[in-house]
Amino acid sequence: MRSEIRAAGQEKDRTFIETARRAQIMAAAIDTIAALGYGQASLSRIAETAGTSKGVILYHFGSKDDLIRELVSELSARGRAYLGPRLEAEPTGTLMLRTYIQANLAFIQENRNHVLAIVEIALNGRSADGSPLYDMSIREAGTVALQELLAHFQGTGEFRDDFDPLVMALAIRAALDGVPARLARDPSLDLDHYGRELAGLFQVATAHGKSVEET
Amino acid sequence: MRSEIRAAGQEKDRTFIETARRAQIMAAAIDTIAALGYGQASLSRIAETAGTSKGVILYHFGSKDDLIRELVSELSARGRAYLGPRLEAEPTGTLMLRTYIQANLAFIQENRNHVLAIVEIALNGRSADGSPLYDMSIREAGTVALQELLAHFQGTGEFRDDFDPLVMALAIRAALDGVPARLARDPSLDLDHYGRELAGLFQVATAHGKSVEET
Amino acid sequence: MRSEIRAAGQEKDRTFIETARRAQIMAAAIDTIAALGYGQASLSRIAETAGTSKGVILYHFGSKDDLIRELVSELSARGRAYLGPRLEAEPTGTLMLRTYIQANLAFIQENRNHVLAIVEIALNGRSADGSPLYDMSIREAGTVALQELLAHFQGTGEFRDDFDPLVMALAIRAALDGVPARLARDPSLDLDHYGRELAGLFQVATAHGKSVEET
Amino acid sequence: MRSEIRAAGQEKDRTFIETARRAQIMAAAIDTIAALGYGQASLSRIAETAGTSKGVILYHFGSKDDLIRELVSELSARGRAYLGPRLEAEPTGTLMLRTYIQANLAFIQENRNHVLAIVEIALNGRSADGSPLYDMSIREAGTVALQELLAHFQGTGEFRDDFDPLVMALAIRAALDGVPARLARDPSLDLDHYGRELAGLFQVATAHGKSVEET
DNA sequence: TATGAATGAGGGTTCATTCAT
DNA sequence: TATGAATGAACCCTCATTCAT
Repeated sequence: MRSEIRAAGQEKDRTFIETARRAQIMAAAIDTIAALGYGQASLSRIAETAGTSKGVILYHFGSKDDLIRELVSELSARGRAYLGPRLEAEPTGTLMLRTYIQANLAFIQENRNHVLAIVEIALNGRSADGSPLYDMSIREAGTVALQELLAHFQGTGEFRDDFDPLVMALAIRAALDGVPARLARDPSLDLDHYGRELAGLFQVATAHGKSVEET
Repeated sequence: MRSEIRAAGQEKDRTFIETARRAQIMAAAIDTIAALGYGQASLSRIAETAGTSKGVILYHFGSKDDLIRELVSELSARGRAYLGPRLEAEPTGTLMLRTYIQANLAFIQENRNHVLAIVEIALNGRSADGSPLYDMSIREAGTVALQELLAHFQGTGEFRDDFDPLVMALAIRAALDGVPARLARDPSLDLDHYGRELAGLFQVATAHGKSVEET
Repeated sequence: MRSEIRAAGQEKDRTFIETARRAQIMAAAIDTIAALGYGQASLSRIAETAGTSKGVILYHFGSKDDLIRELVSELSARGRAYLGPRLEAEPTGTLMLRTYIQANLAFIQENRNHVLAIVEIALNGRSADGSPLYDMSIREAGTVALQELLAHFQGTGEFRDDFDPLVMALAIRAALDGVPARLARDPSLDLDHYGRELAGLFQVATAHGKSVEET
Repeated sequence: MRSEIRAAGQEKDRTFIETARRAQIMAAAIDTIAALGYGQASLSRIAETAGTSKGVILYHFGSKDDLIRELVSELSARGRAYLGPRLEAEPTGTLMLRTYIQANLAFIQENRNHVLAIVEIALNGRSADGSPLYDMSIREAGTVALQELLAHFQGTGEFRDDFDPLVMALAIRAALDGVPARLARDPSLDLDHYGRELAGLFQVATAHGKSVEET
């Protein structure tokens, strides 16, 4: 059995066949969780989707919890890799905010099932002792980073300074985090349009203009 | 066995003692789900909280799924009863929007555990065949009503008309729906402040002023 | 489910039928462990012997470990109740020692399978975390009591005082503890004869007479 | 696959490296069984201790049962080689008995883990069909040899002839066989003292002197 | 000679539910 | 009206073993 915990980046030496199997199993897990929800995604069901048996999964991942944790860490790594460069490329706060929203949605669109699965895990996944399988601090960190971004451009004067950057950050994240579930219910949702509208909404909300009291 | 589904208002003929038992069990279910999450809230655990046995619960509610559905419909009825009058009392769109947001948060604050439980159910509760236990159309209806409210005041000219009322409605609902979970994680969250900020945010976002292109 | 831990003597209020079932299951467990050894005595195997299913056993005992612990505590209570009065009735140290040995063997003979099962448990039974299921302090207490008995009659001058009462106690206990296993291998073992011989052996070993140096 | 059972002395033709591997694995098995008990000593756990994989063990020993049997036969050969010469060197029955007891204890002390492991195996090791892995005839043979020794010196008149040599032999063996387990529980046990006392005990028990009736 | 991969039976346990009382 | 008893499926996981390389 393999799959010990290891520092990010330290790709353990894995056989070609093992890498393939792991990918196959992870894909099956993603699809199963996305389709049935975390609670219904038992090892047997995942194995069935993957066309193998529970034994194989446990051989490669050691335990169900480990498999789940792999899914989470893989996606969050992918997410950071996707978002970071795009954000840094933007010159102004307004553009960064717009990119933040639209890139998040693009990432969701490109990783629908995986994102949906992670949302399921975040909300339902608990190990036997009751501790969450999804490290909430990951999301927390994202919110804090966004909050700091907003605060920074309040400081530079680009954003109006009479809003609480934490509440604004929470509202933005909530609007984004609600998308995967909605997308699952309504696959025809036009994410491009949604993204443009959302970006516009928060651009207006953060930009200078008439203050709240004046409206 | 009793407890068939029935239209709201049609209080079935129930013994006083039965009504009491049902209330007691529902309260236990709410607390258990709020505390441990839906996945960990087994009938035994709920029975333990209620100080009874699984048998009693099943006698009164027929099945676990029915118990859960009762919780949902009870809270949504309470929610509508709470929100409706407060909304109708407001003269302008701007005030209605503010009241909508703040009344929602007030309701959450007054029904913390119940709301938290329903959120757990909405996100995790599925019956054996994988179908959701939470009737999404309830929430959908709420979103649509909000969307129509927004559209109405776009028509009257009170709101700017260059935003998509559906996306705005979704953003508002998302900001509200994310609160219970956050409140569970951080009980010291100041909902009054959050409500005022959020109301301000969406007031700015909906009000006339510089258009998106101009900012 | 019942069977919480409770202080000795506090016979929990049990239905007639539950008491019967518990007895039946415990008997099946004893026979299975005695026949196949602790390691092979799985819940299914015990259930098979009892003519029920694993579910029933777990319903009545909560867990396998609890069932095992019941077996142990029941027998050790029976053992104390058997031995105590017989020992107290004896006037001299020599007679007490003889009675100790022969009563132990009589108890073994009357509770063959149960004793054999407990020996298996004592040697093999460990819970999931590796901690022994058999509280060694029980046996330890027996050895210490025997040691003190020997020391007491060294003090009164009835026994020779040039032997270590601990080692003597260990030797006596070892000779007794080895019997169940041997009995299992050779059911025709004449325990009366064995008891008489053993009592004689340790009578000579403890009695005054030529000292070790003189022999 | 190699490692068929073979008569003692017939050292199969083995590569140097194979011999080393086998020794390494057997050492790991001994340590694991001694530390965790037979029931917890799975192949994986042994492999882990040895720093290899299950596959290697099975390659060298064919099956887990065969590995276990090797451990047993190796130690019993060592035991015989240790005890035999020491016994034959003694001129009288009394000295032989004393040496028998003390040499056994010395051997235990020098081979703690191995002896402990074999005791675990003897008591717990069963193959899948429930049959013991430890060939009881080995121990039986030892007991019989001791019994014959005692009977022999009853014949020569050196020992009193009014004890049953089988029971005496069983008592001696029991006192010795109980030591490893006790040693594991209480590593500070003084085996020298224990040996001297035990030898004295059985010297008195076997020597001429007052008969049982007279004491 | 060695090992990584897979297998399948069996382990103990939790669960919602049914049934007789 | 209530409950204790039982059921059986499903859960995750460990195990010794087999197989192909």
